[in-house]
Amino acid sequence: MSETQDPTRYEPSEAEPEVFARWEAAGVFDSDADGDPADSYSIAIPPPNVTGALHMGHALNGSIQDVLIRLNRMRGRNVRWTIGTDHAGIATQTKVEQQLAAEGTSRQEIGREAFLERTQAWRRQYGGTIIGQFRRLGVSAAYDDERFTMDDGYVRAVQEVFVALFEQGLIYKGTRLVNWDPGSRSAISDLEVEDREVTDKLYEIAYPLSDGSGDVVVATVRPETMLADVAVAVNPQDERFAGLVGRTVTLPLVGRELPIIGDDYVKTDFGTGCLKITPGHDPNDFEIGQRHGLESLSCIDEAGRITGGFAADFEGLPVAEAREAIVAALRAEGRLRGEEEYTHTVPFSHRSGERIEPLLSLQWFMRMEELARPAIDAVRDGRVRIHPESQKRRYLEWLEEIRPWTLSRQLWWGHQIPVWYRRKDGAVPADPQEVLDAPLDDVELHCGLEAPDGAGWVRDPDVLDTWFSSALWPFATLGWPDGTPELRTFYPTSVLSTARDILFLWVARMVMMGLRFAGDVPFRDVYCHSVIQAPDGRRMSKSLGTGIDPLDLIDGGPRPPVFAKKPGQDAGAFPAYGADAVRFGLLAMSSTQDVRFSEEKIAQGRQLVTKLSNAVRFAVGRLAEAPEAARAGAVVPRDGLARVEDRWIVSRTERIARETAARIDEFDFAKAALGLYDFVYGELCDWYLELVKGRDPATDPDLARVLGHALRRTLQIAHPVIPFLTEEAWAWLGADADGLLAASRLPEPDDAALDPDAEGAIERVIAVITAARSWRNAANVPPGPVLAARLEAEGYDADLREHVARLARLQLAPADGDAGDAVTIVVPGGQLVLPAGEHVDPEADRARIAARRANVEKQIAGLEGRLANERFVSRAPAEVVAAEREKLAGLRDELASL
RNA sequence: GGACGUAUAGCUCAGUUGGUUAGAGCGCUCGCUUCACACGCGAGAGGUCACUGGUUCGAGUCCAGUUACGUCCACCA
Repeated sequence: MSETQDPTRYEPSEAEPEVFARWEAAGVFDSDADGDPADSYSIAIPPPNVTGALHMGHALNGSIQDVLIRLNRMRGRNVRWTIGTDHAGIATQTKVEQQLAAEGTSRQEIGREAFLERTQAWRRQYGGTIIGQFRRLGVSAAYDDERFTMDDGYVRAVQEVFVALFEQGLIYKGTRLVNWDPGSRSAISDLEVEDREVTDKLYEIAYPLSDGSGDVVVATVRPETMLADVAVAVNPQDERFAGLVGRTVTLPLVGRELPIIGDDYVKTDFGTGCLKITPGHDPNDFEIGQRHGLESLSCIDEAGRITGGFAADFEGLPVAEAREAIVAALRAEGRLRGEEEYTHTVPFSHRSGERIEPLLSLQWFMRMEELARPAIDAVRDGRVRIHPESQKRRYLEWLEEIRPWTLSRQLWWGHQIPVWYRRKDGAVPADPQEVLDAPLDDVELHCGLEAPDGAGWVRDPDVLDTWFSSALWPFATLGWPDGTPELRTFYPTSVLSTARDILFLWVARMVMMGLRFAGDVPFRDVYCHSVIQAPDGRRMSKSLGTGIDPLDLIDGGPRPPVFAKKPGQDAGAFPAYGADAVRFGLLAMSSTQDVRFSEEKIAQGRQLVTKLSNAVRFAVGRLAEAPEAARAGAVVPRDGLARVEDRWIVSRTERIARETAARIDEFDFAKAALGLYDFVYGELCDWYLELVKGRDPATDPDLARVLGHALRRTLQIAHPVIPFLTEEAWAWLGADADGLLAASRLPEPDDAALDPDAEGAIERVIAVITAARSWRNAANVPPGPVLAARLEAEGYDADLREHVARLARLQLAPADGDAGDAVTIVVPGGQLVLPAGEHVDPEADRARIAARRANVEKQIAGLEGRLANERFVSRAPAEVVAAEREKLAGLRDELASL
């Protein structure tokens, strides 16, 4: 039971880092930048945030990509896997600001330049964490050529793209209602917003008609925005309010006259049927305002405080306090007509978690339709293939209804927008902010790679949405806009693997930018992998106590609370499963569906690793006894191996190699991993190694050749999934005379290795041995004693009989026609007969026979019934009917022998 | 409010274009100092395939509906 203290066991935690160092020292991960593009296979890793630590999603995606990369490297492709990190504007800036706050200062205090230096320093110190973690996982990427989305070259690529899009008229500045995140004090894009359910109060407020003839009652959950109301709207179809349109109301607390307008947007069956219109703080109202030519007022500023000077009592109050104060004031004036609990969805910032405040502001936007069209076509016509199909549909639907992208972010850490402003009147204010604050009409604007000549130019302080630079990742990392050898050789990349949550945020934008600027799609295949949930089905998250650190699985560490048997109980610690086991487990769990994390699958991976290492140890022992010539000799299956089990394992190995590669090519990683497990356990170890234990390597040259061949081939095909153990075992086998396994070349498929006859023969042997063992168990006969028996069946030559005798522990005598008292067991081709003896009691076997007979009779009855059915015989395909007839005949034979 | 997905053994999941005795791993039971491996070896038990109806000679598989759960998209105050 002990997890340690076994000197013979392979210990991944000790071996793996050493193996990784071997790969790096040998330059296995290097690629040839001048290779033929037709031979290249490349992947650009989704760059993790510099602030990040490896989480389950990274570990899964890293494993997936590494499987693809390693398989194709061993196929002889010129492989490049670009790795690096993303500068992650908001996340990184937040970290550094927290650090500054802890020191009692702030970014405003130290200024932009110092802040950026500080952030770069932070990145140098902490930014490499996740890359190191990828190495521990075994990720075989181009570490010598690591990229960062704010490298000098990358900055140039971003600026170049921005300037081009600006000049093409796709990037523009405008005042729009944006998703203002009070947490990061920046606008964010629609895609960074998440809806959450919230219970608010729905208030009904009476706005008096200006002529004193009554009230119009509006319903709102945001009474504080009434200060910026510009109209009241009703549905023109609504009879209750016929005649109101065109009249005016007086805005309570403020006194402004508001027109009553008619707009179909207003639902007659919701609220009061009257809607207050606040274009400055509500996206719907903004659109209605546009339709009716209404002006947009703002009563909330970027800090989330009341502004605008509409009502002095509330000026400067934070939104939440203002709401209460305004409700109180309305109540005092008798204008509050109702309030009720109301549950609805409200936008929150994905990053800061704060409630989005829709605000009018001057931002940079990008028109998307013109870029979206080619990106739609590329997927429609299959230049980019998205797996699975369901994600392709989502991709297309999103692009077809694409909306403008809010590009600017009010941050300092990021790609600063390459735009400069200067006052048209030539004035050069002492404070550059005055230039920025001036109305757009009063300034001239320069967009370019360099600051313009002349005095008075002030650069736009905003930076670009991080996803703008990420969208260039596949080609900017290869040196674009320069026509580098890397770009020629490795673009387009082969595959992009990602979780589907960034299909729009990132994948679609890469396709658009790649087509526009790099002249081709950025990748041929997009694989959307599953999201791994906590064992209880919730999201994996640190704060929920459901997150698992992959490193804790690899080298041992605490289990998160969600693993506790009872709430509050200590969940104990993970054993050090090793990177191979974690990779295997994650791949085995993976799917295109969301899946729950299962520690058992990781344990299964560990078992495979241990099993395979023991199998190799066994083989090494056998090989050591073999003559030198046999050990060195490569197997050539077609030269006719004498032993059927040799031909069988050579054939089976060839098949599993093909199947595994095909499954990986189809992105079916779970089947690939589990198929390897089944092969190693169910064929290689359970049968081949057992079958050859009766042979003497010293006098049997085929044994060493085939054993060595089978294990080397197995190590090769398993290598993409469990690279560490396979590499280590490759060395045990002495195979590293030819170099490292990771750099070895997979043989081409070889039909001469396939041997259906041998496969059939060993199948029969397995069936007989299994039947004999099963009988022993059922009859309570101990496994040790060798029993006398006769194998009265077709299709078993001397070799096969020898295998049966040894592994089923039988003394096989020739069939002698003796029909004396005996136990008979049905096997393929006939029966196994055990004459009555010390352990064999035919009398006691009667019950088993009777049960079997009943079962067979039942099946026969069923089949007879079916075959007697005229409609079945006439309508079912001939081969199905024939198969049923054959089965019936077989069962009748069996019944007769019982 | 729309769209999509998932319900199969105690648990996590497979199940090809419908073909009749529904599989795996883990867990469970029984047996085993079998000379690579107890993270082992051998043998078992365990499922009316969520529910209802339909198509078909035949349905876990196809169709319709119901229920439960999940994900994404969406501007009802």
